Amino acid sequence: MRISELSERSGVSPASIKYYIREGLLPGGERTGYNSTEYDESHVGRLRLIRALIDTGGLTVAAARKVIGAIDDPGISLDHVLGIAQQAMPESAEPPSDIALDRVRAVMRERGWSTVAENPGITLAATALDDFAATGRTDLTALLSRYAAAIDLIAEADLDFVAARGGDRDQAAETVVVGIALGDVLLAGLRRIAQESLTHRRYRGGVVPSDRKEPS
Amino acid sequence: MRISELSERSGVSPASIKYYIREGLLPGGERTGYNSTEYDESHVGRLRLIRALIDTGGLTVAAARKVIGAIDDPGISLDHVLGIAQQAMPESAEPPSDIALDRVRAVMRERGWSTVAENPGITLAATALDDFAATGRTDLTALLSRYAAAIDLIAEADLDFVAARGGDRDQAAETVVVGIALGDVLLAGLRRIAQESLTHRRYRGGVVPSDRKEPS
DNA sequence: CTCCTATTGATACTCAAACTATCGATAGTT
DNA sequence: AACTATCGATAGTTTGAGTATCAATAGGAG
Repeated sequence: MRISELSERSGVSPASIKYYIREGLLPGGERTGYNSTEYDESHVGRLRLIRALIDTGGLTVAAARKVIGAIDDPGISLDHVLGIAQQAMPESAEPPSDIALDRVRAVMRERGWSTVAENPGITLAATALDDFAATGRTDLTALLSRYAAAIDLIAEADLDFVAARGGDRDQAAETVVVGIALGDVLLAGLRRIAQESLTHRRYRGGVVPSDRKEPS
Repeated sequence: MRISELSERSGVSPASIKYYIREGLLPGGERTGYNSTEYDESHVGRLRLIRALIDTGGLTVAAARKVIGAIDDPGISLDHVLGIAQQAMPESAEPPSDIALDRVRAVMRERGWSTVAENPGITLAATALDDFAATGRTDLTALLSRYAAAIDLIAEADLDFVAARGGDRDQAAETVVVGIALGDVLLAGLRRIAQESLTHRRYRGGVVPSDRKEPS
């Protein structure tokens, strides 16, 4: 198919398709002449992946290029794909404090988790703890433990999901990448729902009155 | 204190402080003359909150203004603050498909969750499901159920956390806001840790060999 | 065979977000 | 009296993510 058809099928403008090819997110089509190039189904699928990562997953184009590169490189093993995908997710600039790091390590011990030292989740979690602390909140220990317990269930579900889909390495790699990026979003969405629902259940008509003001 | 001291105490440049005041994220200090304005502790705390929301929570300046406005408006009840904070989080442009929405509603029924129709988590979760589907993954039902079960635990922990801190409305409102934004990040971090840890445990030396390629 | 439309890669332009720098006026400090 | 810091206003910068324009040209409609 030509670029105009690819554009229609994927919902991405021709100009953006060219841009993604320039940036190395999308492989170019097969040139069949000076002014004609053939694209196929794989390009449609890849474009959908790109948009999911960028639009919903919140990745930058540069980050998306990285993880897509990892999917495509057959020399990178599945758990390295996991690592690369994890590292590509939005990260913090400032390194976290040692206190926060210790707290994260404590909860890891509590749950029997062990990772390589540079797991980006560790700094990410520690940075969040620092920010909680900087805005005056303390006593996070209980919260952190309960979060970790719930996350254990989630990670088990994640692994089962990847395992269940089996398929070849490329498919599995894509599932890992999509699962990390979109899983975060899915979980955030469910958390909003549950928070509102449980709030209503707990405080129905009670502690929190005032239903006159509209939330904009 | 003057702006230079506020800058040092908070780690935010004077120019950025002025910018935040212009944008309505930070209340201006008390003017004490043509070229002197007094800032106090509350400005330091507010700046820390702003940086946490923007840098770690990933909010835009506009979104941060919204939630901070909700904290400051005493006419807005606590659970409306929750709603506003939820709505300020990064959202998707395209509305999700009805199929995805039905799936989300099904899991809500399963868990006994109920919310107002416009809960932003619903569209967020449904959008993520659509993207999963668009990139070829199906059979999400099992994953979704397990996620929801774990999220129930998390949301319970969230509410306990807010309740435990008690304090006045303003404090509680700030806790709600910080908790939503930073909680997502904290959970994402823990998930990365658990994913890596469980992957190693499951596939130790097995399914996934190849440790020659470095993840850059 | 000839005009028309689509396509190509390259380059340049646009747009928004989030700062950052400059400026003239001025006021307290030495 | 000179110096330095501050004020608000306005203008400029930087980065990310596309869009738009362009000359060359090839394949199809008539």
